[in-house]
Amino acid sequence: MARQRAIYQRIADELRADITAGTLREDMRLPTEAELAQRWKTSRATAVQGLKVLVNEGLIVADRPRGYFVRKRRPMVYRPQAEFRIPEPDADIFRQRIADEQDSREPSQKIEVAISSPSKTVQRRLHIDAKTAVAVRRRMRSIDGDPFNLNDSHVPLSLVEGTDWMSPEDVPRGTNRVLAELGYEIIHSVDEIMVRMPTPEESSRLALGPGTPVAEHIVTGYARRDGRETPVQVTVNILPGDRHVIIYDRVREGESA
Amino acid sequence: MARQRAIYQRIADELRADITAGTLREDMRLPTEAELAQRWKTSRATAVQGLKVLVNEGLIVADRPRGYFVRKRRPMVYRPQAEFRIPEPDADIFRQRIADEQDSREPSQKIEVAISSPSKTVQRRLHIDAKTAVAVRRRMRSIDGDPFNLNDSHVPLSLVEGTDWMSPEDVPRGTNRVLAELGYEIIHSVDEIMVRMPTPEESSRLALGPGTPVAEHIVTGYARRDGRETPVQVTVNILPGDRHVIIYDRVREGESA
DNA sequence: CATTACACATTGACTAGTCAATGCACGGCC
DNA sequence: GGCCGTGCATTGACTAGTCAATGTGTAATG
Repeated sequence: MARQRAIYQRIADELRADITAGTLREDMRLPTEAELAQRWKTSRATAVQGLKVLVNEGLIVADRPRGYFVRKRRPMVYRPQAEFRIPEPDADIFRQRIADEQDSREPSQKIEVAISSPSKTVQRRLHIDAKTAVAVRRRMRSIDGDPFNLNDSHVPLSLVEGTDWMSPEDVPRGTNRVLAELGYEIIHSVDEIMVRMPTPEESSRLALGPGTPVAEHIVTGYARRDGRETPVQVTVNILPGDRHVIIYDRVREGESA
Repeated sequence: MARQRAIYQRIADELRADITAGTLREDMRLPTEAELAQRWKTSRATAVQGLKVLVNEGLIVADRPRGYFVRKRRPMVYRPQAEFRIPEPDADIFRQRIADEQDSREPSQKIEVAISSPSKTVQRRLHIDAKTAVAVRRRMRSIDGDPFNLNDSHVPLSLVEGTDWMSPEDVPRGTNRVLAELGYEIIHSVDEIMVRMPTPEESSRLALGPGTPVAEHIVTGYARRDGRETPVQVTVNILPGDRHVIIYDRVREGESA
């Protein structure tokens, strides 16, 4: 016979079942630690251990000292491909959101531009070494004050020095348009998506609860120079798992997709 | 002045810094709970709490009773688009892997075919209700005995009843080819990618350590019937975050991408 | 009536232990 | 030399508490 399942596991199992079955619905309050301890005839520490399991699964949050609550998940649509379709890439996600849902919440973004030495990630993708300076355009996009993604674009400094690309303001025609005007039109992109737990820095910048994974979406943009495809821009997006669905459209015709 | 950071947080911070700085490398052993407790002049429970933080971040694993070890992350390439390019979609990921790395480890898959009532997820995407039976083709793909993804395809039963699609064996020419032969060639797909923590069932089926998020990759395939695009197949892939990078290629030409 | 002060319930951090399960190294035995 | 048993270090589960921080509702106060 299989070994007895631990008490804290059984507590977690029962509560999880209640959540998936709908007995416990979004935003509803869970029993307190003390109540659970009593009901299962165990110590508070064990009840806490059970609750922590669900916290780490991203199913509940502790709102101290009000209690534990079932977490709500309202993902918004994120379409990497949109930037190839609509003139103003930057505005797109917001439009998407506003189109999808009627609620006209306040979108906002904070832009920061810096010059720095490229990280390993950027070096490899731009085919440059650590000594080649890059311009970095960091954006944090929020809705109603709630941050919902981080977006850092990296371009070799020599390509964009002194241009609008480096303006720490919104560029209405889009930074990709700026690159195109400079002779670096992005004609091909490679998207990489990795899934992991956030670093503490990401966690605090995005105000993530524990148990919230992120998708790291890296877009390498290639332009044609001297008849060859050359990488010109690497954009790293950090998307909280509880706030996004990433969508791609693929068609068979044309061998692309 | 900001409130004092908790001891367990500081323990986690220090160890995390050692890992990202490379002082603690992959597969290296961490100090024991007792050592940490002593070094920080605290109780074992607090040291454990600090280690748990890193476990839940997916940075370390506890291998009882040998100790805690820095986790290794060896993602393999996953290309959803490949199935539109190479005749045998099923074989592709394996080929990819074998091409990328020389190590010829043993790929294998377990296939199961069932008839069932569609889940909400499938209903919505196939435009059917719970009363319409679907054929489900479940695959678990492994390398060297290590499971690395789950892949469940759903098709309305009426389309594939009695065909090769329902054979619980590998279909060398690919199940999408079978669909095409039946007059349901998939000409358009929509990919959705969601990021979340695994359910306990996924966790055990894929042998996931704690702190490992998954990507849920849902592909809805559309075929042309009577001049209209109709959804014919929904495939749900569960990809462990520590074992995958999802890659998409996008080109500007042809308005697709 | 409105505003403030306070008690309370609840989670967060922590202490100081106990007992169980289990790889692993080492010593003894054939 | 090879096999086996045993002890040990280490993590897993758990007990039974303490003190601190903090929203919330209630009671006291002007």
